[in-house]
Amino acid sequence: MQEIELILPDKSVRKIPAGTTGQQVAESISQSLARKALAIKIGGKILDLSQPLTTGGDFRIITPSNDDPDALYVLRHSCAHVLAEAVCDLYPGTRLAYGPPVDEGFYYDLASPKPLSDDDFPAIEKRMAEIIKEDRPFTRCEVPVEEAMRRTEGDKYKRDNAERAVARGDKIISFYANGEPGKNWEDLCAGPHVPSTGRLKAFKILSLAGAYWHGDQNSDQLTRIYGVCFADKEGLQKHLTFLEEAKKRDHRRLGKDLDLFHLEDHSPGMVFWHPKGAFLYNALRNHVRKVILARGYQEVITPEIVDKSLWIRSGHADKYNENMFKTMAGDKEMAVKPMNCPCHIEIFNQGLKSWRDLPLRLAEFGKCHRNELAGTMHGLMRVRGFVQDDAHIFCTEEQIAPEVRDFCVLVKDLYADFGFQVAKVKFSTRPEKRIGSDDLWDKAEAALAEATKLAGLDAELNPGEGAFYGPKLEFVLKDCLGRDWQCGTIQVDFNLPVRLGATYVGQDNQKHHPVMLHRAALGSIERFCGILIEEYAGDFPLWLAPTQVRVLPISEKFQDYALQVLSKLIAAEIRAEVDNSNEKIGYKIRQGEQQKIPYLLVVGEKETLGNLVSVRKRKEGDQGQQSLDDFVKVFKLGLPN
RNA sequence: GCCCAGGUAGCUCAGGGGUAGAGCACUUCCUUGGUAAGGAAGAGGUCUCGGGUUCAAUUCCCGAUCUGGGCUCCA
Repeated sequence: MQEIELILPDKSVRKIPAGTTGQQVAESISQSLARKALAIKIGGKILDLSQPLTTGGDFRIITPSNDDPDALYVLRHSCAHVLAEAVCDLYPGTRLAYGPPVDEGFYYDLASPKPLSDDDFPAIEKRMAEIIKEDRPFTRCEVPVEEAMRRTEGDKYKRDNAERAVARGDKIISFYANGEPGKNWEDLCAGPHVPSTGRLKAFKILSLAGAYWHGDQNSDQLTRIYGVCFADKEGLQKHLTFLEEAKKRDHRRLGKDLDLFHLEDHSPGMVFWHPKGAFLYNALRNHVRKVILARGYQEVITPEIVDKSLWIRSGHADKYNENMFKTMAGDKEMAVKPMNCPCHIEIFNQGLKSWRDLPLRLAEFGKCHRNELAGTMHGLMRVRGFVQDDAHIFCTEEQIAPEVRDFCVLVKDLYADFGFQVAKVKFSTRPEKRIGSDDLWDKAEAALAEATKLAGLDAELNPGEGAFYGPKLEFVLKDCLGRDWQCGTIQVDFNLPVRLGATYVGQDNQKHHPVMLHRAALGSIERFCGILIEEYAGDFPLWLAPTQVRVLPISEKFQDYALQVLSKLIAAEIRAEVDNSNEKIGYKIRQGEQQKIPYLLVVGEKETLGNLVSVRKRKEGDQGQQSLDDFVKVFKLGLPN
């Protein structure tokens, strides 16, 4: 009999006859391991315990663990099947589409005859618990293509899934039954699964959403049920607690609590910044301004409302029309700019440019408006009116790579100033809806790829997601729930300079079109503020805190002294205020802490007599009494250089 | 734009076909205090908007709008 070699996690090698199942291997190691085992992983592929092993390789037995992504993967996938059976039981006529595990849990896309709502969750969870209690085996059943076609006859989604499997070249199609095939509920599915429903120890249905069949908005709208599943109750509870905690960091929550900004019905997707939020907003702008001016950028300011003819020439009227706000000036059609690039080209086009002028870096904190679809807005993260820390670098082809590299360094440095690391970099290539010839796109993509390499970045390929005028690099940051948001970006564009007639005189005394690099480091100030608020949970570093110091008089008798302290702090360029409410000191401390103010200075009789302040530093507590001058010195040490 | 759920006091939310509720916040008074909520009183609402059903609608129905979770789209 043919033998295969399993390399166990401790690197020891175990020889077994081909056809042995994972379950048998587990039993041969130890009974307790066999009882715990959920699945096995061989050669990087997860298999059911009951599947016969046919090839050797790195081998391990997957047991329940909240720290093992493979364990969670099989548990969640299996839990999705239990969910699907429960829904099919409760709402006969339900048709199923996909039910995969995802990073934080699982979902199932389905079409039920009755619209589902959150009110249905208890019933669904109850039915799931019953199925789990019955501890039915997940039974794999492999059938030839013809049989799979017969079984999925008339089932639009499953038939389509089966056909896709065949198109991929699958000769055998697998089904999984929650119990006995032909008797219990079953689903077309590649697996793998845990041995039985009873192995699911901790799950919860979280939410309901709509999703398009195959992500195509012209296709069927399905109902997506999201759930989570963990190895045990503690894991589930920890996750639910995490979600609760995330809510407290939510920038929309903190925007209200810390009085930073608000959004209102009159202007959906456009932000009303309150004084403290406006401070933060300007702090970001000022910091970026300082950094880019030191790196060879020049700042410009351009109009927000521009005649339609420019947008026709730039291609926006054709490719970006539905996203533009339109307005009239008399009988002239105008549009509110959705991007700054055409305006910057207009500046470039003033006067003759020589090759000696390149690279020319024009920067603008440019306010853009985009009429985004109603359902896409999200707090500060996705708005209709926003300011980009934008710039356009006009350069030669040879200058692309060094300019991209310099920009990548700038992004890295700038994010580090805010205490962030670049989470992810994506390389997005030509979209379907685009301008320019394929030759130019080939050139642009190759140039960006080379520059990415030069910058030493590990970029993930994101095909078809580029801008309509060029490929781009995207710098992605995460919000409190781990959702991705594109912040910085740089895009190589051979198209717009040609369309808008930008030229420079080369060393050969001929006119040439420059290459244009579109780039934004923070992306939009709005979105970056949102990320910043969540990252710090409103507990901003000293240099970004809208209020840095609050002075708390013990009683109204010491208000005059508090005001003296205030004016000295303001003179020292410290952002300070006085709490002169008629409350006890305990209450004022509480308020100051809740507003996350870095320093609270308590002043009462003792301080008044000694010309002192009692310092309380956020998160570190009481720092004792100090002279005001000493406090200012310590305070200044807390600011970045 | 699509699916589901919401919109009640400044905030967080309860309620329900017949004069609108709580806690916090706010104002005034008492209190003048020493490091995370002192006490009392008061004020505050066209129950998102528009239609419909009804003797009567904040409540039920329809539509609009905004918000939330997703999908699609994007900085």
